[in-house]
Amino acid sequence: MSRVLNNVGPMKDETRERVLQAAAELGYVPNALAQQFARRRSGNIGVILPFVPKVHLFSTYYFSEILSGIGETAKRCGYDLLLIFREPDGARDYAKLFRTHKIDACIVLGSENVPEERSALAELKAGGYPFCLVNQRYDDERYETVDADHFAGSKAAVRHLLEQGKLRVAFVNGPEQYSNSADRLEGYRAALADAGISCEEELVYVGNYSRKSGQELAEPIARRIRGGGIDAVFCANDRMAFGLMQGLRERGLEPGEHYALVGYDDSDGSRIISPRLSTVAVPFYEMGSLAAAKLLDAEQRAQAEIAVLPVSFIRRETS
Amino acid sequence: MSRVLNNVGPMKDETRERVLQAAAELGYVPNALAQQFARRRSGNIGVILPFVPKVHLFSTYYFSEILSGIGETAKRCGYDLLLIFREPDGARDYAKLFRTHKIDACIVLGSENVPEERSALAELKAGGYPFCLVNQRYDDERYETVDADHFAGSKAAVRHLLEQGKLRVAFVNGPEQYSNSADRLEGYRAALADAGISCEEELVYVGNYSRKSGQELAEPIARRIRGGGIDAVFCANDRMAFGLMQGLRERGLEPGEHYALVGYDDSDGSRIISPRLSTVAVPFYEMGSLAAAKLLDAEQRAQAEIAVLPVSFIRRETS
DNA sequence: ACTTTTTATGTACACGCGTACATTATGGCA
DNA sequence: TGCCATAATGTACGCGTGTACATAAAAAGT
Repeated sequence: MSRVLNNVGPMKDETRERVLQAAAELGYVPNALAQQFARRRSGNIGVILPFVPKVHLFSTYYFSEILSGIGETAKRCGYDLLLIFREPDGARDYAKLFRTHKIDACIVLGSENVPEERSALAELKAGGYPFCLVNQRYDDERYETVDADHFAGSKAAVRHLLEQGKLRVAFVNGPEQYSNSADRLEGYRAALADAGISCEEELVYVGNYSRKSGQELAEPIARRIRGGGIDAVFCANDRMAFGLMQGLRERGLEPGEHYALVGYDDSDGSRIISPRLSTVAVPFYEMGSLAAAKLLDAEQRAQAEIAVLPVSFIRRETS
Repeated sequence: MSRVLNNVGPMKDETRERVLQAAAELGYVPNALAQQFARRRSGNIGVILPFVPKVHLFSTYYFSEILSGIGETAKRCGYDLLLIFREPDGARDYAKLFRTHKIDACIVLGSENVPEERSALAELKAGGYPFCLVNQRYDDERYETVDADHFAGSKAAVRHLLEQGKLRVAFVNGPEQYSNSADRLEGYRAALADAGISCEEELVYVGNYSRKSGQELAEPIARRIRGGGIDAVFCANDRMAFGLMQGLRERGLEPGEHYALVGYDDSDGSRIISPRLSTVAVPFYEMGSLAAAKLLDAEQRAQAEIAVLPVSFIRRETS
């Protein structure tokens, strides 16, 4: 029985047929629990998500896309998805998931460079457990990672603004515990450097990727726009751009008119807002899909540790 | 060992301590696979999602919220979340998930009234497997369900429009295979009836809950607005409202000025768009949480089969 | 002190599959 | 026909828990 289903060892076609037919008649389905136990593999791939009850700290768009990508590949490889919400109180015993054999591999979303997280990941690596980070790098540790080229994306966005004659480009970045924040800052600086413009630190603002944090920066930025110190803003994600746009609008400043604006993520909102937001498209679906493939797909596993997928600037109406 | 951890049977405190300490020293962690096998329970609750690769047929907001709600309650009850993407080719053998013991209970999201789905759910019920629908009712079958009061929500939205003096209210509904579409249509009709206005069938349009479908209705609706046949539109979700708003804007018609507009879902977008969209807030998080509680929580299980949660109209700038 | 009840611990087996190994059929070849 | 190699099938055991039952220790009652 086990042999026919798993096609192990030689056997007569006729025997296989007979067994299969008998199984069908009896309505036999293998007990996944027993299989997992006997194989000592759960067949589950864990996806670790930030715990955000009723609060959209991260773009839901972001996670839906990545999850879909992971799900598609996992299904193709015969794995199921086990969703794991990170504990709110900072307990991040990812390794325990492996020690209890709940998962065979895991993908960490929304990883951030803080001590608890670093030690949790180090423990995974030390245990030899297969895992993959998405959209976060730790430069001092070589973890399996799928990232996007946020340096190039930011550089392209800022270069575009400069090409529009906007030479006073402000930058609203996200928190530094995310490597992609640092990447974007570098991209911003590189674009300025290429244009022979010195990067002024007072033009770099920091939010927390939430809409609210963008809105809260409207006051100081509005002042600078009016004073001629800023003629364009590049936001590290769309949500902050939305908040900023709203805050500036309340102060009588319109994007595309009084200032140029570029966001990041190509989220749903960037298309429905008006004027439509220029932004940078990130292949979240593909990133999720690749992360899963790296863990599950034998062919992919030989690839380089850190995959960096290309992004693309999308010009719309705010720039 | 098993007894101390599961606290079964009487035992001396000192013995418990000794065992626990020994376990700690040896770094023992129970093998979840063996536990599941021995208990013949997976400890997983399945969440069935529509398969939407790279296409946002449903609002991602909707699913993120529900998932978070389910996750919170599942964790509280000691269950894990197994994500199951519905097969694209119409194969919906939900019962197999139970027969293989992959899941102990399941929550069906995005269920739709089509034959394959009906038979899949009937099989679940026949097998006595615990499951819960969210946001979809089948009136001829009494399935465990968590729904929202879309009748009341729609009625409130339309009544609001009527109170604004908008007496020619068009309705852009979703596909009829969703019970909440029917609910909203009834709410729309009831509001009109209460105001003594007859419901004209040509004012009822049908989209598919996508932004595109809303946009595609802009042409006929624009004509009627110009002709005075429509002075307000109620859309069955925000996404269609966004599309419609965009389509009408391209035709020179502004919400809040040439026509009033109300959406549904209170999605993120409704707050970032301008003018900000009047809409109906649905407690998605609570719905997910309740659905999980109904399946997992012993106390909740005695509740009525169909829970209907309240919604609330939110007036913003488009009405 | 002895029995009876209660409490605590020891022990063995079942759960349902995968798989290594033993056994038996089959076919090729001299 | 006999012999060996190979293909096919039969068989038994292990995986690591939970748990029913047996046994031993402690407590309570006479």
